Amino acid sequence: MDVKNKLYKNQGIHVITTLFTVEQGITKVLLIKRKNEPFLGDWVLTGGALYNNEDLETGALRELKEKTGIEGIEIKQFKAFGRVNRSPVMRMVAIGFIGIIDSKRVNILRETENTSNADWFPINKIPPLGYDHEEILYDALIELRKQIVKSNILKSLFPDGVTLPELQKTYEAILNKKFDRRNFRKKILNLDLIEDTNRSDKFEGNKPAKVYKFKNTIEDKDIF
Amino acid sequence: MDVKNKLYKNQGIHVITTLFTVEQGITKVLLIKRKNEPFLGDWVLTGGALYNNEDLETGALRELKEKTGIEGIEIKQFKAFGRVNRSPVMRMVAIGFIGIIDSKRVNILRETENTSNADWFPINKIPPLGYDHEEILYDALIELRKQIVKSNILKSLFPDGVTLPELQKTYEAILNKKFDRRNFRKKILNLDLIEDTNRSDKFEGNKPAKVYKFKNTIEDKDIF
DNA sequence: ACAAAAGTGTTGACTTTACACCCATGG
DNA sequence: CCATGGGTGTAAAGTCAACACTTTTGT
Repeated sequence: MDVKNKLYKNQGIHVITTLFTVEQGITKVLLIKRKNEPFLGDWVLTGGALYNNEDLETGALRELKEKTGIEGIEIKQFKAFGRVNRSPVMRMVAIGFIGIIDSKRVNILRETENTSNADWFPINKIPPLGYDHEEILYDALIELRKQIVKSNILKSLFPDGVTLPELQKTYEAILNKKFDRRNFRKKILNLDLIEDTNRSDKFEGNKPAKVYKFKNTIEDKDIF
Repeated sequence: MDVKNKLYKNQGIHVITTLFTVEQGITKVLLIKRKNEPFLGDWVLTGGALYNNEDLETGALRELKEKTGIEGIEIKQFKAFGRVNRSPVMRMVAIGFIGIIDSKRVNILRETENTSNADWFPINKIPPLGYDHEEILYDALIELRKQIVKSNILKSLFPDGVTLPELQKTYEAILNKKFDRRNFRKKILNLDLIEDTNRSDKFEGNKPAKVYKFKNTIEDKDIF
């Protein structure tokens, strides 16, 4: 391999995280406003250049912390984005991650060295985004929808447990679909993603609801 | 973005394809033997450096053609591999693709500018591989298993159609599992991946079997 | 006692599994 | 006419969808 070969010189790697939350039945995404060129003044997903001394996930988490202050969360790699001209500066390939957290549990930095703003946007009110981030966001949402029925990705949204009515609202928000209460319970318990605790808690009515929590590990289902 | 910043200078992108075939009930993978450093003399998956003027998939297909002579096939991106030291030359992130073809329909080049050999290896008889290709191969096989029950990825293994007994043997080879003939038929037809043709063909016995073909597009199932 | 939401069970339709016999063709 | 594998049906178990009433608590 010839490091100076023009055919593949000056390449770089982006690590981009699409971070979701759900607030009162609305699915939202964290966006930041760029303070530098390229795409100065545009909203984008959090992310940036991968450093040489860090793994992909480490880099994505560092970028998230640097540009929003958020740390200590879990993310999952889902796809690479590599269109030739996706970055105007040089050839960049983006590795996409998704995550979901409770926005009330974090304090996001409104301004950092590289950002002039940061906020949660409902997924049906997304402003035009820089780079190819609209495409990344679209694919990230599809991936989130797949993950919530086969992984414990929602654990990070409900670290202290969740009641079934609350969880149903969350599924409805993410999948954009309503469920029958009785059938939802049967279905979700059958998926083996959550387990009972001894606690109860109030969600909306006066009657307390049982609290469940996401399991730490989910076993794979049989493929066929 | 400062193109000369040491933190993220000298990065590159690999595009790596794990190409499968199934021969007489045995799942195999195409490997090539390296003729250059690093990993001179080692077996690896096909792939190499992405060029600046090509998209990810284009690059993976070009590498495949250059190093094995195989062209005109379909591949699917599935995961990125980015451990810090996965390449000894410089920081490289690999974008992994999978594909599956009928090995009888292609003539693989035994030697090229960069390879001193190429061959199909049964997945339980894989030699030690260079780079992190053992990890990529492992993940690729898992992805293949997921894909065959929800996509038409096997279309490229059977471009002219396939009989159900033949298809059953293929599923059994890939999933490493036996099925009841009658139940296999019901299950596979329910998946809506294949459709009837008017033809029949002989597979193993004397009685001709109906020929099915994979649909060109598969519609997504409801998530929940 | 009333309001608000939590919790629960049944029926019919469909899907899945286990299992055994007849059919078409070549030799 | 026999050998080889291809093709099919059924019954029992389990899963899924639709649907309405009772329970707990706060006020």
